[in-house]
Amino acid sequence: MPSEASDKTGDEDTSRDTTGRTRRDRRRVRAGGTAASARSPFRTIEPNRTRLADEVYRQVLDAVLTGALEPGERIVQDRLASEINISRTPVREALLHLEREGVLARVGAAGFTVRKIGEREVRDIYQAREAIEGYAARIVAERRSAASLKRIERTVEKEQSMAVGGVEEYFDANRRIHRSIVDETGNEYLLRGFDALWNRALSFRIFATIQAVDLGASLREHETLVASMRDDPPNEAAEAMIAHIREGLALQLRALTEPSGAEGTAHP
Amino acid sequence: MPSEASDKTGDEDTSRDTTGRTRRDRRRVRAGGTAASARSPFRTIEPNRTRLADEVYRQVLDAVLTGALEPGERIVQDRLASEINISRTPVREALLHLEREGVLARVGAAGFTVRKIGEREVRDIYQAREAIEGYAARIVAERRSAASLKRIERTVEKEQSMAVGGVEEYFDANRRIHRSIVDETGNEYLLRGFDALWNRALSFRIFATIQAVDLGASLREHETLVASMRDDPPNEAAEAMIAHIREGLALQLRALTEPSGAEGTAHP
DNA sequence: TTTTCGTATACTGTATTCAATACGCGGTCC
DNA sequence: GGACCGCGTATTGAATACAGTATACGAAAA
Repeated sequence: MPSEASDKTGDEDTSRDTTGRTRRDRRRVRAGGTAASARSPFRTIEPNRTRLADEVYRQVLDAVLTGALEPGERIVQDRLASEINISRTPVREALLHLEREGVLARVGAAGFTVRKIGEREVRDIYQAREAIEGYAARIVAERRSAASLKRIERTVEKEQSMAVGGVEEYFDANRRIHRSIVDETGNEYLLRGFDALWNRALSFRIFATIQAVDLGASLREHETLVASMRDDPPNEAAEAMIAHIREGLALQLRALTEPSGAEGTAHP
Repeated sequence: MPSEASDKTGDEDTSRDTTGRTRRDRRRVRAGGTAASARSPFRTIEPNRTRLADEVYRQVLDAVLTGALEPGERIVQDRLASEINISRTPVREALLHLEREGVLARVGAAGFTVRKIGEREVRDIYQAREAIEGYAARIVAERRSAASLKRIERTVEKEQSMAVGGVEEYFDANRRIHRSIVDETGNEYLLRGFDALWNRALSFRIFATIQAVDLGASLREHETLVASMRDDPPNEAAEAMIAHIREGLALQLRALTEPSGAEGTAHP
């Protein structure tokens, strides 16, 4: 059973969904009662209760992910607030949220900045990914649910076909594939950890630095992963996932230490 | 190298520390310059810049952990604010923070409540713990650093001697022992995940339900864990940790499903 | 007596205002 | 000409004020 939130960032959605569901349930009990279960000609109108702070959060995170905001760049609450024509309060809330997630850093009186990332942090993030995604692979392999494997397979296929574009598209596809595996565990906490890691990792847009990767080979590797989860003992599936992630790390580090492309760490 | 934050909750400290360090660095560059690196007879005075919101966060979390706030209990921003004699703004920020961490839940117009927890969530949390702490054990075992193992051993000893009190003391000791293992990986992200899980888990104070546990046996098991990390192959160390956590889960579930004691889920 | 409608109330979310603090810049003194 | 001091400015944190919405409660009608 995959989670309902299949968006790119996928974090804010879950919390919003929880709230919505709770409210809807209560209303149904109150208004519908026992009789009018499916007879009403009206559709329940979703309260358009979008918190401004969530919107800001999404916008800033997107900006960081796409690179519109580069690492080291300053973010001033007041300026941002007037730019999107709202008050500072929700802006402030969103920025604090992002700071807690490690995307931004508070720098004293100078406001916030997009956090830079070093080799040490890249290593740590990948290691944490090994822990979470490796165990996720093990869980899926233990269950050996045909439905789960089918869903993952479909995701791999779909993303495989869509990821013919640039490197960024490839990375989004990669993320969705890996996320689908964690998602199939049905464990909300693993998924939350996954999202936190990836949000943080991609905030330093490492796409551009990886040019030499053979996309086809990487995609075949995902198929191998799925096969391992289906056929091999759980331990081996976990190890396969870990090895797969380690290769990704090696790639990243190579791009990080020897900035071959013109766009390296990108903070001039 | 253990993290500097060895407090009970250990989460807020890191973020606060980050801010402090950044600011201190900048000041040193400005005031000290190149010459007065270690020559000054004065110590850098830590600006007592405690954000009110952090203080509230700590207080509320503590209240939840100790059980002063029971699951399901309502928390109203305005009331809490006037209770501790500050404005609603920092209170609000703290509550939102706690909501994002899964400790509280927003319930529409009725304010916040302490989130209840069900069997499903308990299982998920323990499973996520297996992922993180299992891999942490593996990492430590791979390194086989004498210093690391020594530090963990000392923690086990210390907590062992201090945990002669009630069940709550035992649980705090347990947490510190497990945290020290994750801490020894030196991986900030694993540690953050650990803290998030434990904050969430303990917010439903499960202490009271576990009465029949043999504290001595559990402590001996920790010693076994350390021995495994020192002597066994990394995989086995990880498996030992996972098995250890699973036993804890079984204990919890038994206490959860058959409320033997008078204090069961505790929301009358 | 029960159901339904209306209003009062109790919340939160957002805006606005106030206070404190750190940084930079220019003036001044040697 | 250079260093140091003081003040203005920029920026955040906290407080207060405002608006909107959902819940609860009571009154009226069937």
